Amino acid sequence: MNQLIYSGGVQQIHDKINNWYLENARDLPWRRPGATGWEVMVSEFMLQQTPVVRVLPVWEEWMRRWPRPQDLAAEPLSEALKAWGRLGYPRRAQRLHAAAVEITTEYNGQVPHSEEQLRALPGVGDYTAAAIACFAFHEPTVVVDTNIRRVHARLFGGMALPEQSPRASEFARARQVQPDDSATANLWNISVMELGALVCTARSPKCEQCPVFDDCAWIKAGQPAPHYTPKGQAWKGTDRQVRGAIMAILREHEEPVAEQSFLADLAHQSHAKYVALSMLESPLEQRERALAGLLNDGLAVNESGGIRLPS
DNA sequence: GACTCGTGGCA
DNA sequence: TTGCCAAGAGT
Repeated sequence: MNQLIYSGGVQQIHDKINNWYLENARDLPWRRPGATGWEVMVSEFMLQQTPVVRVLPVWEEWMRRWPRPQDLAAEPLSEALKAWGRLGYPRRAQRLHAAAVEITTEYNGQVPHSEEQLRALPGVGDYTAAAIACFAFHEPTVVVDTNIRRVHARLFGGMALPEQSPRASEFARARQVQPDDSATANLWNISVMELGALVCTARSPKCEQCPVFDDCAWIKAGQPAPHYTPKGQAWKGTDRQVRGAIMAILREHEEPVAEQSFLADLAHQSHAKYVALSMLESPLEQRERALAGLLNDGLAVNESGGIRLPS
């Protein structure tokens, strides 16, 4: 990597990847020139751990209903959770709603431009703060997401995959390979991310389409295999599965659902994607634990009439 | 640092 | 069919 940087080869890599982006980027609504900070922010929340194709229709609906932060802030949390639908990780909707309230009260309805102020909002971590500042407000931040980490690991590091958890050295490297010019750095962030999403993918990278094939340290090293095997995300029989089933029921009911019939409904719901809860070892115990978790997280409330979404 | 937290498509 | 994985954040 250092050899590339000091020899000036990095600038050619900037040009190759940025030009590739200008020719091959997807046309996404939150990337259009006039996109507002709020439009970018909502897209970033929805895109956390979620593919673009599933985000698109939900994002369109959210922007139609709530074109400004104060529009969402004026709604009860239950509306945000219902409109979130089956995107997954509903706590993102909860935090996005909370962030909209904070933007309304603390920033007069304007999404802050600075990375530091963005970072302080609920649900906004290092990545999302850098991404909003870069994509919406053209700040030359250092954006590091899973795509960028993978491209850097291969192109500069000669590795098949990045480390399992981000290291400080990765952020240092990302900063080092960043173009000096502000506008070029801005384009570089989205270009590397898009390259990782479309070409330098995790499983079967399309190296024959890659604009920096000739520069890639991983290719030069003979495409060595990963030095670890990622451990899969368990799903069947987990609390997460049951939490998802509970939220699916609550989204469909305006009135509180009595805990008794609620648990029965949960056991018999026919949604094809859920494994029959009778298969679980301790179904009742697990349902109760999952429900307790949701109540504790503020994603559901228990009132006299039963369980419902929080208002 | 290791875990938890949803969902659906695809190799 | 089943496991991997997708623009992470919070604890």
